[in-house]
Amino acid sequence: MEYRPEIPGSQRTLHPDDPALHLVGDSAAIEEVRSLIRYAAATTIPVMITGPSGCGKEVVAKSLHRCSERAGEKFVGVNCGAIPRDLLESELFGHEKGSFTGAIAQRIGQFEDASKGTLFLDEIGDMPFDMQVKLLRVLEEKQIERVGSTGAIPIDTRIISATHQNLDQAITEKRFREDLFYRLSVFPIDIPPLKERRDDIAPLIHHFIQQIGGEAIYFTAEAMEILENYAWPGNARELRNIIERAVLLFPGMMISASQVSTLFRRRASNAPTYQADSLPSRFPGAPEARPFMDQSDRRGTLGGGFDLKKHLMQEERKYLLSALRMAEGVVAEAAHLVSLRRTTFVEKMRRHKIERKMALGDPRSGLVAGSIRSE
Amino acid sequence: MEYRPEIPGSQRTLHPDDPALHLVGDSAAIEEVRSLIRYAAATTIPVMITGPSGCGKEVVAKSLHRCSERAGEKFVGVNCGAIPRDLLESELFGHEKGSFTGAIAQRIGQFEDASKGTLFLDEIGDMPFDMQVKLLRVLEEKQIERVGSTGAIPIDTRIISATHQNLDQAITEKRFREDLFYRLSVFPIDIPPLKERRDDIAPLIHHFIQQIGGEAIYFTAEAMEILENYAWPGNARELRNIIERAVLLFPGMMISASQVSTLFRRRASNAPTYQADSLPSRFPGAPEARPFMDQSDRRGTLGGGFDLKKHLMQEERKYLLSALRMAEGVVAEAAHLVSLRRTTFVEKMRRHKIERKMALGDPRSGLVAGSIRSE
DNA sequence: ATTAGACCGCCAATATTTTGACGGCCAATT
DNA sequence: AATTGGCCGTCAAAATATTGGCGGTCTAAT
Repeated sequence: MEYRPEIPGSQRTLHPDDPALHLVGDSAAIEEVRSLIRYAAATTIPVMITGPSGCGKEVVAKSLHRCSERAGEKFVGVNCGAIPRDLLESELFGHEKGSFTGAIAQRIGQFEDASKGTLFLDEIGDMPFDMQVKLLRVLEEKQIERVGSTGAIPIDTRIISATHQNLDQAITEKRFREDLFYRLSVFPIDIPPLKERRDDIAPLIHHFIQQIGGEAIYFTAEAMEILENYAWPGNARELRNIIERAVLLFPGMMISASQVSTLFRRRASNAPTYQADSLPSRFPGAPEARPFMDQSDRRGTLGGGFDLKKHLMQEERKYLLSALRMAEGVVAEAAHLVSLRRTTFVEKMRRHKIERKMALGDPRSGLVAGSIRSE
Repeated sequence: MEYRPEIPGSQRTLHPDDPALHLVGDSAAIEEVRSLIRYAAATTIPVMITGPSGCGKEVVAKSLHRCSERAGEKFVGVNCGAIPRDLLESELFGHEKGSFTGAIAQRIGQFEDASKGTLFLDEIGDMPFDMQVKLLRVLEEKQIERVGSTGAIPIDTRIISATHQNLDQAITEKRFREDLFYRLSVFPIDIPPLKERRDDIAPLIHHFIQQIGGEAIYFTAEAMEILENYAWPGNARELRNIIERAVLLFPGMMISASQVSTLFRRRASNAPTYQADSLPSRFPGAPEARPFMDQSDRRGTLGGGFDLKKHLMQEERKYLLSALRMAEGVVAEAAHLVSLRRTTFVEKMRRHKIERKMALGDPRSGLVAGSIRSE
């Protein structure tokens, strides 16, 4: 059994250690994105990534970068929407010392910084109209001028841009230059919103749990169902937030459906969850009626939908049943298995309405775990 | 955001709906097997699958069949080791009516049955030596003769064989014909034992849980660790058995490390787990000493390693902490969240040595789950 | 500075759970 | 047929948990 054949031509060509594969998810959409990334990575044509907020456009951009020949070079990201309009030019192209108030020293722009590498222009749709012109010229001339400088510097930067806006519309509304659009969007990659690729949700959750670290968390089937069917208006970013929250709140725990819903609910910061009935505690009518209990103690099942006592009961029940099954119906042994005294076990059985026969599923069932005979 | 580009040449060539991909696992070994399957599936050369018992040789064979052009045709499996020696010939080649005692009617052999399709000869290493000769002739002549018949029937059957034996050794010991071996093993596929591809264990577990159906089960990280580090002498088959057992014993539950170990332990069918000390209950020395309690009640932590009470306490503790964190340290609200009265909650906190401040991890933490602003 | 509301901890009364001990049943042995 | 060993179910007493109330602290508004 030691001969491992060498089959010619069956080399590992299908799964090179391809960074595009590091994208999380198996949905058709993600597979498509992977294909597109592989394709685009072999070139240096400008790529535009579109998709709603938080769906991971930057992740895709980075993946593309790492798939490309420039993987060893820098990947520089600029959020065109986040940078104040008057700083953007200097941010992108740099400036010479003293070129404007506050320009204390010379500064290298991101274009230059990313030379030989990849420049990621995020939220390109938010770029001011006049900057669009300058950007276009840079792209066409393949060289930049620092602000306040006269000399041009040739650049060799791969451009990936991204936006969550509908640029078609922006163009119609004259907020975005059509010529720039065509320059940037030679190779478009669209990422559908998370809700259109439900298959990715489970893998993403798994990924985020790993990534966040700390004690792992688990979701029941129903909990997963909720997560998979939520609309995720904030896409992967929102999902990550929820998972972060879950890891924080329920470390090492199995998270149930009802708990998932509390993950979505924001704690009503001050005003407690009380129903609108707490006011007339000393109201004329029926003054002594209610026994005036501590207002903070309010009973009833009106909890966060979660009932600890009930949960513990269920948990106990499950274990009693399991133990009984393991012991094949022998109460004394079942009790022993869960470190209870027999009588206690019996009591609990009565309370839970568990009968011995409930454990005796199939007396046959030749489940002999350890004994493996030759095939 | 509606433009989904059509990129020429980026067609889905990488992931055809390839049945080889249905093999479970991502280990290098399984990937290798997948490659070999794809390669072999394009041909009709004889494939021999080797690997230890229970590692899924038949699964691989079926996958290969379904990858091949014969996917639409029959896949017939014969366990050469399981069929009594004198029936094997008739089983494989069929017989004519009355050709031997008991041959009441004519019977089509598996070779014929699998014509145009694939014949899977499992445990070929156990085939009687004289049958090996007959098999070899059939393979060379590409035609069979039913037992008791004179006419030959041409066949077009793809042969996949498998064995867990070391055929090299069998050949040395003259138990297996070398010429037949070379005939069958033109394209060998070896499947390493499960313990050498730990990476596959988790996917396999997942797969089996799905396949078995019923309420899902979950494993804690430590439980998974045990499962992943067990030696699995029975390979995938044993793993499946254990998972079946687990699904039966712990439906819908999170399975802990200690419970996993009980999965491996076989219930000592009759002789109960007791220590060897139950006999001298009325022994001369110290006759009244021990309070003579119900023998079946034996206390102490000597359970199956699992302590239900402790477990429930831990469970409670986890939820108390979670609730307190959710309520950002406000006990009354935390109590409310788990449907307990505040005072009860406080009591429990005291018992569990939980303090309010333990919940106040970081008062900052702008975890605003729902609010997703534009990127 | 006072007041009101939201919370907290502690306590005695009440409710539930766990324990130990018994007596009975059943099947295998003597 | 009687005995033994292994189990089962029930009961009263002891151990624990939960409840309702109260008095007090702290903060924010009056």
